[in-house]
Amino acid sequence: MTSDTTVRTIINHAIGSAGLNYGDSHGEKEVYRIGDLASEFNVTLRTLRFYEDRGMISPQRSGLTRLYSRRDRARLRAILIAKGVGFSLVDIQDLLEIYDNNEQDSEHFCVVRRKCEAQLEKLKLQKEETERSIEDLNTILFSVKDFVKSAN
Amino acid sequence: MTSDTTVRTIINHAIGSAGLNYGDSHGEKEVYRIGDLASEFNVTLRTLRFYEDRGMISPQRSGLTRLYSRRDRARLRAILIAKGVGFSLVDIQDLLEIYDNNEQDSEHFCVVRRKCEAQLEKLKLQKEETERSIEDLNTILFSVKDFVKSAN
DNA sequence: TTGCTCCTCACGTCACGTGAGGTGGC
DNA sequence: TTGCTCCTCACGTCACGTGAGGTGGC
Repeated sequence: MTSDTTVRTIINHAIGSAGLNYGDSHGEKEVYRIGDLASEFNVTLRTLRFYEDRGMISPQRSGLTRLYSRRDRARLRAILIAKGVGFSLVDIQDLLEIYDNNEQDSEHFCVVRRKCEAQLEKLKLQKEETERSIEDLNTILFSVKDFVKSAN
Repeated sequence: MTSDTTVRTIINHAIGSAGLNYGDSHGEKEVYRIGDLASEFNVTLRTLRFYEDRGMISPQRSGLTRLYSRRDRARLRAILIAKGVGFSLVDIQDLLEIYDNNEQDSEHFCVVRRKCEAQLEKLKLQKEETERSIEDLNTILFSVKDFVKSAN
């Protein structure tokens, strides 16, 4: 079992369980142009070029035109899933590095696990903050409404 | 009833009802230095200078040193409350403009009301997105844990 | 020739953070 | 003289958005 399939297994498991819908109809195509991936994953061309600038995806070139492989596409999917749960691009680069260096030992899995747990805590805090903001804004809204009523 | 006390009434009502704790022990001081307000409201000096650059607060000067009045302080409080419920600084500037121009008619209150309602919808969406992210990340975390277990 | 898709700079956005280098009054 | 607090630039951050100006193949 190569490291590639290992990570792929986890990602697919995660995708399947979470019901994340990043087009999994793999089969036909072997090579994609930037516009293909952009429309498939609903991101802009600028985003894909930006990730390339940061060294997160490195498509081949035909002249100046970028050509993305299936692996590039899988990589993009992984990036977008991670982004979707709130990881920063720096975090994602760290995760990709573990992937790239074939560091699939339990020590590195713990790193991944801890990163996930830390991110989960962040999200929970964020949710609480949003809930408080909703309450506060509702209170303010009632004040405004009351005021308008009593003014009429 | 001046427009000033009108807005002040609403803000105080909102502050009181929401239990927002932006120090309301007004009384003693008449003039504040930048460091006073920064520590009282727990923001940086940079933040206060930034708001000034944007024309949101305009303290007087004694030489180069900024001197904030009670009204500046009340204004800062209002800004931070609005920021706390997620309004952008552009939105807040719009709200302050209504305040500054004494536009306290029901038409402008409707503008404020609509802005609040729109922001409330944003917050609710944001909460839902965060909840989804939490679910997704939990699923991924379980996958990672399962994998580590089955690898041992 | 016209469209479409691709390309490379490079500045703009948002709300400040973070120095660098300097001043004023106790 | 030393500390403390204040000051003004001005570049950096984050994840791209948004043109400007140009190319390549049907």
